[in-house]
This record gives sequence, C-alpha cells and structure tokens, in this order.
Amino acid sequence: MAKVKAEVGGMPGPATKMPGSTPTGGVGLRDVARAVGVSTATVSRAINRPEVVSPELRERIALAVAELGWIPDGRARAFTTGRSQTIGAVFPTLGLGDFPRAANAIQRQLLDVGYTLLLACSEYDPDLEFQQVRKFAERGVDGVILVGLAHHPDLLPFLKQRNLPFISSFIYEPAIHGSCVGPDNHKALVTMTDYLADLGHVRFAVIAQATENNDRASARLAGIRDALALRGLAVRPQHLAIGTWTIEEGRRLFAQVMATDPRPTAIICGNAPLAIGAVLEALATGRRVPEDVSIVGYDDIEIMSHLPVPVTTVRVPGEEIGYRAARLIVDRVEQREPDYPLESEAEIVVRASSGPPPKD
Amino acid sequence: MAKVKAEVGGMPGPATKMPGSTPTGGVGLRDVARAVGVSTATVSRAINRPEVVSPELRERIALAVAELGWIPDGRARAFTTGRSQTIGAVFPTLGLGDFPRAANAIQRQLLDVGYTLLLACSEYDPDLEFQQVRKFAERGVDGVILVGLAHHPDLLPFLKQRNLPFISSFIYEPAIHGSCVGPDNHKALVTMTDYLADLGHVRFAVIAQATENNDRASARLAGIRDALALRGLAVRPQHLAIGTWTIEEGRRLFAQVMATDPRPTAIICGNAPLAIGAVLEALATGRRVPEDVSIVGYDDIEIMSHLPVPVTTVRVPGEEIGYRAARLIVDRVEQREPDYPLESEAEIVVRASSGPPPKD
DNA sequence: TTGTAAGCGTTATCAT
DNA sequence: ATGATAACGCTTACAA
Repeated sequence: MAKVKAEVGGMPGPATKMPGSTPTGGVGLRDVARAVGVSTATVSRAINRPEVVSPELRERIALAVAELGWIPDGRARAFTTGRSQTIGAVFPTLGLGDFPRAANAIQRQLLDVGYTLLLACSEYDPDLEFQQVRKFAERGVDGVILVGLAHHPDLLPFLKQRNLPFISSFIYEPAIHGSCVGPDNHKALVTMTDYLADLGHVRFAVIAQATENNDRASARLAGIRDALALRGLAVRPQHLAIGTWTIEEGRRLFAQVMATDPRPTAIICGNAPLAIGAVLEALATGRRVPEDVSIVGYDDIEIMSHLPVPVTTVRVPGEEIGYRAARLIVDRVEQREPDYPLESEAEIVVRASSGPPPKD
Repeated sequence: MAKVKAEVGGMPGPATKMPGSTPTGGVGLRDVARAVGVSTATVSRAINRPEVVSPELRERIALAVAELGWIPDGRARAFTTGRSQTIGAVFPTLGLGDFPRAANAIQRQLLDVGYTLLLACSEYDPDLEFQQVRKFAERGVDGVILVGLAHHPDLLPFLKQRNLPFISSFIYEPAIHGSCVGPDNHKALVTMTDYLADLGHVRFAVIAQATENNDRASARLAGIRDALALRGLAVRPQHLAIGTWTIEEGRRLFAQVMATDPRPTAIICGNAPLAIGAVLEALATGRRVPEDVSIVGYDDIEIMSHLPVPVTTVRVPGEEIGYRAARLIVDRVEQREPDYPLESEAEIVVRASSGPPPKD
C-alpha cells in the first residue's frame, strides 16, 4: 500500500497528483525499500547489479518485489540514466517483401538484449520519415534504424546534432561500412541480369517502382543498366514501366510492355507484387512462361515458389538483415565494434519462370 | 551552450554526468528560458498551453526554440506527467492477413493524435505476449492493444492491477462492448457456411490453424459447426485438418483432406495462406475449382483476387479495425466515450472459387 | 500573465 | 556492503 498519499478524508488539499494511471501500479522503489527495511539505493543495486549486494538481502528484496508486484518505472529509469533501452525503426511500409520478416527479427533480437522496438512507417515519404524520426528523438530512443540511404536532407544533420546513432538497412555500401547492413542491391541485379543475358536474352523490359526517394530501387535499376551496358545493350524507353508495388500494377504494366514492338523477351520486376502480377497476367492472357517470355522478380516471399509457374527471383535474407540490424544498432549505441558481417548476400533463386528467349 | 556544467579545467570534481548521448541535443528548457530571459515555467506553458502566455513572449520563445533546435525530452515529460503518449500493441505476427494493414493504420492514427506506437509480436505464444506487455508496462505505455481474447491467465490481472487500459482487436463480443473492436468471427463464418450450404454443399472440410490460444480461430470454427448443426450437418473428423499459416501447409492439408472417402465438396480455410495453398494445390493436381471442389478462405489480401481462380473469402476491414483500435484505446486512456461503431462488418466476397457441388 | 519551487522514481556519488 | 542524498528536465500548483 503506502503510496496512499496524504488526505484520506477527501479534503481539497494540495490535490493528489494522479494525472494518469500510475505507471508501475502504485508501488515504487521506496515501497520495496521500506518493506524490506533498506534504502532505495540498495534495492536499486539489487536489481541492477545483484552481485554487489549480500545474498541475504538480495533474497529478501526479490521476495518483496514479487510480493508487491513492483516493476521498475522505465520512464524514471530512462530519465535518470539518459538511456531508454529503446530503438526506433522507420520502415517504408509493412506488408511488402521482407519487411515484416525483418521487423519481426529486429524486435525479437532487441528483446533478447533488453531493448524495445518503436516501429513506424514512412510510406516512402521522406517528410513523414523525418517526422517519425523526430518523434522518436522526443521519445528518447537510443538509436534509429532506417531503410536505405535516401532521406530528407535535414534528417542526417538532425541525428548528427543530437548524437543519435543510426544505421541504414536493406542496403550495403562499402563506403559507409559500419553503418549499413543488407545486400548490395546493385550487385544483385547485375547478377540477375547477367543470368538472363547468358540465357541469350537481348530485349529486356523493366517493371519497377519509382526510384525517387528510393535509392534501393535506383541501385537495382542501375545494376540492370550497367550489366546490360557491358554487353552493349540497353533497356528501350518503352520497355521501362514505372509503378507501385501491387499485383494489380504488375498486371497492368506487364500488359503495357508486352504491347510494344519489338516485344521484350525478359522482364525484370522490381518487387514481388509486380512480379506476381506479371506472371499471373501472362498466364491469364495465354502466354507461356518462360517459353514466350521470361519473368523474374525481387524478394522471395512464399508465394513466389507456389504460383503455377514458380518465379525466379532475388532472395534477400530479411530475417538475417533484421537480426543484424538490431545487433548493429545496439552495438553502435553501446560503442562496441560489430564482429559479424554486415553485407548480406542476395542470391538468385532460379525457378521455372525464366529460360532461354523464344527463337522467333 | 550553457550545459557545460562546472569544471572547465578538467578537475575530477563531481564527475560530469554524460551516461549516454544527450537525448535532446544538449539544450534544455532552461537554456531556452535563459536565452529569452524568462522562467522555465513560461517556456513550458508556451509549449503546452500557448493561449496562456502573451503573444509577444510566445513569439520570442518560439524563435529561441527554433534557434537552439530544442525539442522536448519526452522521457522527462513522461516522467513528470505520468503519461508517455505511447501505446503498445502486441500482434501475433506481422505479415499475415490484415495485420500489417492494421498495424499501419494504428500507427498513422496514433501519430495524428500525438501518440507513438510500440509494436511487438507474440508469435501466437501467450507467454511471449505477456512478456511483451510487461515490457510495455515498464516502458510506461498509456494503453495496450491486444489481438483476440485468449491471453495468458495473468495478463489481464496484471493490466488491471496497474490500471492500464487495454482493448482487444480483431474480435467483437457484445458482452465486452467498449473494450473490443473488430468483426464477429463467429458470425462471419456462419454466413460463409450458410452461403456454401445454400449452394448445396453437404460434405464440408475445414483447413485451419490450431485453436489453442487463438479464440478468433476457435470462433470461426464454432461458426462453421453451429451453422452446419442447424442443418443437421457436421464436419467429419477426417475432414478437419489443423495446421499453421503457410501456403505450403495449405497444399499439404488440401491433399490430405481430398484423399479421404467420401471426399468433401467444399473446403473452408481458416486463413489466407491456407486458402492460397489449397487452391494452388487443387490446380496443380488437375482439379477444377469450383466444379470439382469449392474452396473459400479468410482475409481478402490482394493475391486472393488474382490467382488463376480468384478466391471467395471473408473480407475483414483491417484498415478500419486498426484505425478504430487506435481511436478506442486513446479514448479509453483519455476517458472519453467512443462515438463510433466498434463492430466491423466482415463481408463475404464471392469469387470464382466457390460454386455448387459436383453432381457425382 | 509570469515567476518560484516542489516534486516525479530512479540511479549514482560519496560517505560510512 | 549499505545508506543518505543530489541530480535528471520537465510540469504544475501557488504566489506575486
């Protein structure tokens, strides 16, 4: 009990505080201390550095804690220590590709090391992303996980000024080693493009999401272009279709690029829904995949291997990325050096949707 | 500057604090106050209740705030006010059905009203869910959003004791009106079952996820059973297949129930991946859908309408649920009465995967 | 309208 | 090994 502050009879008095619900259930460290007959300092130590209090006391304190149902007030703790044991992550969206998997992995790993995840979505909007990060800063996160490298121009200065550690995920750039974790998007699409070109393809179409504010999408597009250029090839303007990340859009854009002349023989899709849409539209319109046209995607979500024609795609290890992102940001916060690889290998998963180009 | 506390010459002294990075960038309310030449109280008021300070001061304070790049330290604020403007949500998983959509919606809505979302996953494990909620409580969340009604036995008492408002989402029970928001899972599957029975189906199979710790899944199963019982029908034991929530599993369980004798003519799937798997397995094994067998699902994610045979399914308005969940928990926290509906209508979206049973 | 000053629950410093 | 006590940055009576 204790805490029942002052007036019981209900006089005006200095107004009992009670702005919101008592966070820790009304019991504080002092209540525990009082119950055991020690000082708050001792209780605090018993919690945070048990080895430094006598076993006997430790025992009695643990008992009282359980008895009273006390849990530490993280707010007060954060306030006092200057760290909140909290990490903020801003994803473009949940529910696309490997993001949910990664978010899950981050969350699990953070929990393991005693941190909590604050998760927000930017909806691919740099302004919103910045706003979310500001919120996080206000909330006192110890570090921030971002996706990609393209951000609001004021974002990085903001973080710098506040000395807030941050990392970029789902991307790897050797130039900023130590602050990014993910696959090399450029390299992944070079590999994919090479694979298709080696099959004999010459006319490539690309269905992808907009590259503005999305350096990962840009890197992928650049990878395709660079790989083709090495062979003296290029994507025709009418074979480049830009959209969003829905199946619907994939169907539409597939139909669009297939209506051109000459037709492409290989279609590279910038994300999973676009690839799914392309494949389903191809089948729905009676085309044979890959005999008439090869289609490849990005992100190996489960459905990719289950469509009537399983889809060749770039597999990004989302779980691994999330796990490492969590470790990395915590290591940054706690000033440790990462001792694990930061570049994740994206691999090409070859399935039935890709093959040699038609003879025609 | 200011903050440069005491010793500049670098004597031991009482040790400058600096445990972690300074959260607010080194500038505090007092710095702003000093710069303007007013008291901290005035600055605080200028921020929180602008109408109560003179316009002139308000102006100068705003200027100084911008100048110094000050942002409030949410930790201190939370500490002082007893509220953190933070809501915790524990979802079973991201990346299944409408959960990502709902999470997104919650997050957006909370942002709108000045709250921040803490998101965690329970992986359908009640212990983990409880642990996450404890973490949230420690972090001082003002309220908690849960999914469903089945929880760790100690969870609700825990929340009660701490006076922590919470709501259940993705479920609606009239009996606890005001603390839940979502569809009536039971009713939804009664409707779906009636629809199929009215088409003439008599032999029903059910492919669903385990019902332990998942009252929503239980409610759906009960809905099917009750609707059938009203017609004197029941699901044969060998036509009830329990699994997880993967496409893979859907394929396997579909094959399993179709290998029985007599065969079912209608298959009700408990979630989207199971339905997708069932349909794809049916097509892959040369069955005609719905001529040979009708297949229906739960959750209307995009792919459902795009498969070679579009899938009849229960559509749950995930976005609406998330939006309302966010509003509801905030209203609970701020002791307001909700003035919007809490029950979301699940609707049956009829597509090509369902039809009359085969004559056989 | 503005200033003064008392907390809020914990950790950390210093003394014992 | 333990206790006393001063912060931490902000909000909020209450006084002026």
